[in-house]
Amino acid sequence: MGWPNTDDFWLIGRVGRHCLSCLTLRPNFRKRQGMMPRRTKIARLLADGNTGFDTTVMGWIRTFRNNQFIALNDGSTLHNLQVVVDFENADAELLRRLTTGAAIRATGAIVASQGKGQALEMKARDIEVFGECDPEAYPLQPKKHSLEFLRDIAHLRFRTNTFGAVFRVRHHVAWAIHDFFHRRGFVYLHSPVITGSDAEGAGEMFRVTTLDPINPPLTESGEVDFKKDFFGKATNLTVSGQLEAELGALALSEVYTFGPTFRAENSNTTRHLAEFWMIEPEVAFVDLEDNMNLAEDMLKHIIRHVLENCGDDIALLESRLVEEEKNKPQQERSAMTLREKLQFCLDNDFARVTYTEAIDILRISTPNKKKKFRFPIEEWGADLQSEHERYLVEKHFGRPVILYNYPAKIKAFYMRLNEDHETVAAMDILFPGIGEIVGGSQREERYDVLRQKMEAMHIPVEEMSWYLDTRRFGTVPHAGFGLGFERLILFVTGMTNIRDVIPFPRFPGYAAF
RNA sequence: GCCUCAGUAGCUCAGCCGGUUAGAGCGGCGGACUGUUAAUCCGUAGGUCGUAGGUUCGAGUCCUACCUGAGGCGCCA
Repeated sequence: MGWPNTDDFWLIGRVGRHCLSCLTLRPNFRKRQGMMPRRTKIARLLADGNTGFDTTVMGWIRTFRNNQFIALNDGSTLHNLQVVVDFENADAELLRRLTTGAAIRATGAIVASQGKGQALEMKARDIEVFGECDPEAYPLQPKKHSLEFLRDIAHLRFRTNTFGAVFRVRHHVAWAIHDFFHRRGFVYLHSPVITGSDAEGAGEMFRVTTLDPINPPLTESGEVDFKKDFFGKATNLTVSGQLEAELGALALSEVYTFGPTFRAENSNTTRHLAEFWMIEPEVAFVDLEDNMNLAEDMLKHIIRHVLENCGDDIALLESRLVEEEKNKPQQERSAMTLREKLQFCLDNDFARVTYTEAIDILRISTPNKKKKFRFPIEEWGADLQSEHERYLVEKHFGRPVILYNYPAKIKAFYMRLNEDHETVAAMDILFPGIGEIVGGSQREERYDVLRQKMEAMHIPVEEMSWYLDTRRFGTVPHAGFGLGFERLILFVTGMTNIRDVIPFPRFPGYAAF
C-alpha cells in the first residue's frame, strides 16, 4: 500500500515506540473499523512539499473548476490544495455534489502538479462528501464580497480568505503576547469578569442580575433591593482588570491579565466594541519609564512574531489593501505597504514626548495657525482630541508616539502625582490610523496622596478599602498599562473596522450569533 | 448621542436635467468543452428600485418622516 501518510510520521515522532500501532491507523483501516480516517492538514502538505505518497485531506470546497479541479481549503492555511478528480470515470451524482462550500474527504496520491499555479496536487482516488452545500442558498461565492455583507453572515465569513487570515493572525498575536510575558517571568492572572466594584472608573457598565426585571424586590424606600440579588449586592461586568492586577503585582511582582472587558458606552466608531479583549500588565518596583519600555518591547515582540510566522496571511492582507487603495485618490493612499509599515515600527524607536511638549508642537502647528482644527489648541490643560493625536502621529512624527506626563485634572485617580503637583505619570501610546492603543501609568503608591485624590474625585473610599490596603501594607512603586487587543489586531492586519477583527462583534444595537 | 453619505436582482454595482418596456458582471439553472486557476463559450430564469406618505400629466430619480448600513465626532482600549 505504499508509504504511510505524513501524519503517521508525525505520530511516530510524537509517541515514540507506539509507532507500530500508529502505522496501522491509516485511512482504509480506520474506515473499516468505522473510525474517522486520519487526515493530513493542507498547511503541512504544502510546507513539506513532498510528493509520491498517499494521504487523506478534509476540508471545504472553495471552487470546483472545469468539472475536474477542486480548490480545497481546511483553514490550516490561506492556500488551497488542488484536488484533481478523474471526472471521466467518476460517478455523475458525486460530481453534482461537489459544489462551492461542500465539506469533503479526499484520499489519493500527492503528485507534482501538471498545471501552473501550484507545486502539488492530489490525484483523488476516493472522495466522500460529508456535507452538501446548496449553491443557490449558500451566500458565499468565489468572488469578492463586501466586508459589510460578510459581517451580516459572520458565522460563515471564517470561510473567506480575508477572515481566515485575520483570525489566524489574531491567534498568533494572542500567542505572542503570552510568549512575551511568560519569557519575562510574568504570572498570567485571571481577573474576575463579574465585579461588585463600581469604582473601576472606566465608563458605563453592564449590570449582572438574576432579579425579576418586571417585579424586582424593593427596599422600604421603594428602590431595587440588590441585597436579594444573586451576589447579595449590585454587580456588573468588568470594565478593567487593573485594580485586581495591582493586588497581584504587589505580591507576585509581575503579572498580566488577558481577558474580555465590557463597556456599555454608546460608542459608534470603527475602533470601539462593547465587548473587547484587553491585556493589562502590572509590575512592581518600576517607574513610568520602565513601563514605556515594557509596552514598546511588547508591541515590537508581537509585530516581529507576526512577520516571522504569518507571512502568507499578512501578504494577502497587504494585497487586499493595495486593491482597496486603487480606488482612492493618490494623496489618500498610504505611503507604505502593510509589511513596510510593520517593519518600520520594528526598526524605529517610538517618539516619546511629554504632554507639555506636545501642546507646544500643536500650538505652533500649521493646522492650528490656519484654524483647521475643530478644537484649536490654546492653552495647557486641554484634553487632546483625536485630530490632535492624528496630527502628532501621522504628520509631525510619522511613527508611533508615546505621550506622557498628562495634566492630573484630565486623568484617573490612581495615576501617580508628579513632583510638579500639576501632572501625573501617565502615558498613552498612539498608533497611526488607530489612535490610542495603550493607556497606562505609574500608580499612586503613597497612601495619603491616593486617599486624598479619591476623596477629591468622589471615589467611595470605604468600598475601596481593599485597594487602599495595598498602600497601607508594604506599598511599592509600581506601574502598568492596558492594551486594546482588537486595536492591535487592526494595526497588524491593516483592517480598518474593529468589528472585522473579532469573531462575533458586540456593539450598540447588535449582539447577533 | 451628534453630523455626513448611502439603500436598485442572491452578491458587487450602473441608471445623465424627472420621460415611455429596469441594465451589466458575478452567482443560479440547462447545455457545450475538458489541465483549469474567481476556467471558458452558448442559452435561460431572476426586481413592489429600503418602508410609508407627498409633489407632478408622469418618480428608481424631487420633498418629508421612519428603518437599515457605512464613515466622521464624542466617550476610550
